[in-house]
Formats: sequence, structure tokens, C-alpha cells
Amino acid sequence: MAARNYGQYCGVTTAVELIGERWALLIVRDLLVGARRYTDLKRGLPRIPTNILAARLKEMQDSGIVRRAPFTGRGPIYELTPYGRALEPVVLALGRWGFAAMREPDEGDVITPDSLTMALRTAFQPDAAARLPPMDYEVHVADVALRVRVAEGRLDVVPLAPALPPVGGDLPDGEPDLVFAAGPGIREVIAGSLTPAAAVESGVIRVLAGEASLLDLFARTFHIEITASPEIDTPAVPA
Amino acid sequence: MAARNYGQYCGVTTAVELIGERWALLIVRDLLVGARRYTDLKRGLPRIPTNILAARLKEMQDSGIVRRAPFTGRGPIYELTPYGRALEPVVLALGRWGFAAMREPDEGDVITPDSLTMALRTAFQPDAAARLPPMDYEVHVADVALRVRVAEGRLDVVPLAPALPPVGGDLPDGEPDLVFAAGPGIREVIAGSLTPAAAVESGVIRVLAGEASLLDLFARTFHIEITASPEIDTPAVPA
DNA sequence: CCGGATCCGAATCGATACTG
DNA sequence: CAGTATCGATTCGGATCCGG
Repeated sequence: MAARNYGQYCGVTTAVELIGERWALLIVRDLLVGARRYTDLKRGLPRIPTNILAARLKEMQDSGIVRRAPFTGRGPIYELTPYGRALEPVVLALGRWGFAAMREPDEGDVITPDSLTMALRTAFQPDAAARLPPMDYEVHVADVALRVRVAEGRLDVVPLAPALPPVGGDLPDGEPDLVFAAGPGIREVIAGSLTPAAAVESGVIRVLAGEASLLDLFARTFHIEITASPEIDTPAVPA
Repeated sequence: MAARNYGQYCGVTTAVELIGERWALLIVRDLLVGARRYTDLKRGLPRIPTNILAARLKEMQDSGIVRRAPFTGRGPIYELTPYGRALEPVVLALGRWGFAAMREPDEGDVITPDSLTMALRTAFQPDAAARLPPMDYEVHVADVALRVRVAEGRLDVVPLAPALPPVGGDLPDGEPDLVFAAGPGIREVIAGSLTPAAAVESGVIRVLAGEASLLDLFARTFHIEITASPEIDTPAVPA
């Protein structure tokens, strides 16, 4: 079955042979947040056919990217191997690049706790966070709610409510400094083309608890600079 | 045709929808080296079906990743848009990750000037290069020959012989400081698990002109640290 | 309910042939 | 040179089924 290779001796080619097939990198994206069971992955990727999920998990185990967690209780739990975790720079780079192409969501598009967690990681600015006071946010986007703790240049995200309790980090104690709900327009705040004040004004962000001025800290901590995007570029020469 | 999306509102998903199909990132890899004509791309990707190449180029033009170069002489020339060039971090991250999974080449695997150029870029260490004296290498791998100039933290690669003359940079004048030919084992030199001296000893590298000791500079300038790889990782728990 | 395996029509890919 | 056209081989998507 592995005859589906590109016939080149090259790192990029090797990489694309290992994780270039449909759904593979999205499974990795979710596993970068934490170990997951088959059903968790399925719920996080609602449109994946069940046979494809099974096939990808098997291929990635054969490739040394994914493994079944040792010390599993009842039923298998999938986690990334160290080599699988080394895909994090790839996924973050892809997320930043894709961010510039995002428009309004299509009808039926979903936001999942894992995808939003990774989105926050792609936008996270450790240097800025290290210079700012520690903060504890509660972020609501669509029907996903996350507890987002930023301290000393480190980012910790924990899902709230309808998700499974996280393996590693528990819920932080105490009340968050700021609770807010945001629509898709928050991407313009992340991009810096909309100030937090303007976002509140226009209803893109609703502050549910805490000082709205703290949104400035959020915007400095989570930022993606858009240096190029589709549409901006000059048109081609016709044939 | 665009109904082939993943149904998520997420940057990673958006990115994979744009450049996740077969061959797309390899076309981008080659275009990152320079603008190319249809036949150049085909020669650089010998196994790509011609209809797929045409389809990918069309899709990527619609997505604002590729365009036909303005001011074209005779026949179209494809180049990356600024947004397409913004894929460079993605391709470099993929190349570094894939590097750790490379083994001996399969029979029939080819090395192309563009793939080797990008491989050098993935391994390039600007900081180390900035601290070392400027160097001018001529590198032969398989039947590809490149002129590789490193100066002040910058890297310039120009193909020799059977490739088309580059658009931007011309051949540097004068003789290279070091000319050498390497086999696939050079990846262990890049990884740091084989010293240049041992590589010369074992025949992995043959010095054709210049001081063999200059290979140490090469190895410090082009390096990929392998922190994880398949096989190293602990085996999974059986079902 | 969890963790898949099986089956089948639809879409894509690969190889080759052909054309302006 | 720069692609289209065609067609068999794979893969994907959607649904169902099954053992624990």
C-alpha cells in the first residue's frame, strides 16, 4: 500500500508521505492538545468517516507518530509519540498561514475545544506574555468555553463544561480576571485590524465579567501578524 | 468541487483545504526556489501526472497562492504570490520534521536541484553562518550540482550545469573554496551523528577540491537537530 | 455506548494518449 | 511547450453492521 510515494529523496516529500493524507494533520492537531480516545477524536472531527479515522490511526502508529497510551484503563487511548509531538511547529505554521485566509464561517462549520485551543496556541506570543501581568481568561466562542491562563510566558488552556476533564492540568482555582464571548470577528482583533474597544462597540466581543480594558492584554498576548493574504495579491496575467 | 472541506472554522483546517491535496506542497516547494514554467515543474516532479499538475496550478491560482508572472516573455511562467511565499515556514518545518524520518533512498528515488536547494534551506543556520567566515561551496549529490554561497548569515544557492539559468542571482565569480560530492549518508553529517572527518574516511563525502577541513564549517552552517524520530519511540500497548 | 470493520457509490488520482 | 481528454485503479465518504 505504501507504493503511493512521490519518488524523491527529500525531507519535505518524506513528511508529506507520512502526514499528507486527508484528515491526518487534523487528528494530529487534536492529539497535540492531549491524548484522546477513538470517540473523542470522532466527536472532535464530526465529518470524518469512521473507517478513515481507523485507517489513519493505524498508519500513524505504523509510522511512529501515534501510539496507544501505556497504562490505559478501559479501552485504548491514543497519544502522540515524541516524534508525533515534533509536528507541533508544522501545525502551528499551518495554522498561522491558514488564519490569513479565513473569512466568515460557512454554514455548518463547527468550532471544537481542541481546534480553539490550538488556535490560541498559534496566536500566542510568549515574549509579550512574559512582559505582561499574569492573566486568567474565560473565553467563549460559539458553544466552546475555555479557561485560558497566561503566566510568565506560558499558556495553559483547559476546556470547560461539556468536554472531558483534562488529563494533565486541572482547573485553576479562583475566578477568572476576564470573561468574554466572541464571534468570528475576533479574528480581526487577533490580526490587529480591530481594536478591542471597537470590537466591544460593534458587538463582536461581549464582556461578561471583569474589566473590558483587560481585552487589550488579551490582544497583545494573542496576535497573528498578517503579512500577506489572498485577494491582496496582484492579479495574474490572463492566458 | 469545493465541497471537499472539513467543516471546521479553524486556521489549520483552512490551510489544509488550500494546500493539503496531493502534490500541492511539492509544487510550492519548487516555486519557493524561483518562478518556473510548466515543463520545469514537470521535470522537477517526474512522477506527477500532467493533468494533476495542471489542476493544482489552476486551484492554487484560484486560491491566490500561485499566479502567472507578469511581463512573461513567451509562454506562461508560474510564481508564488506573496501569500504563497508565506508558506515558506510551513515547508521548512515540514522538511525538518521529515528529515528525521529519512532512511536510505528507495530505488528510483530522485534528487532534483530544487529539492536539494530547499533541503539546504531547511538545514541552514543563519546564526552560525553569521559567526563564520563567508564560504563558497560547490556541492554534488547524485547528479545534482549546486553552487552554495554563504555570507553574513545569508544563503544563496545557484544550480550548475543541466538546470536553467536562475532568474535572480547569477553565478558567483571565482572558484569555490570547497568542492565535494556526497552520498545519502550526508544526512548523518547534517544531523551531527557523523563528523565530517569520519564521512570522508568512510567515503560518504569525497572532497574534489579545497581543504577537507572546511567541511567543518559546512556542517556547522547546515545542521538539523533531531530531537525525536520514529523507531526511537517506545512501542505501543498491544490491543 | 465504545471501538471499530464492512460494504458500496462517488470523487480523486495515475498513466497514457492526444491536441493547438 | 503547455496543457486536455480519457479511462482504469485507488481512495474517500456515508451508512450500516457487529462484538464486547
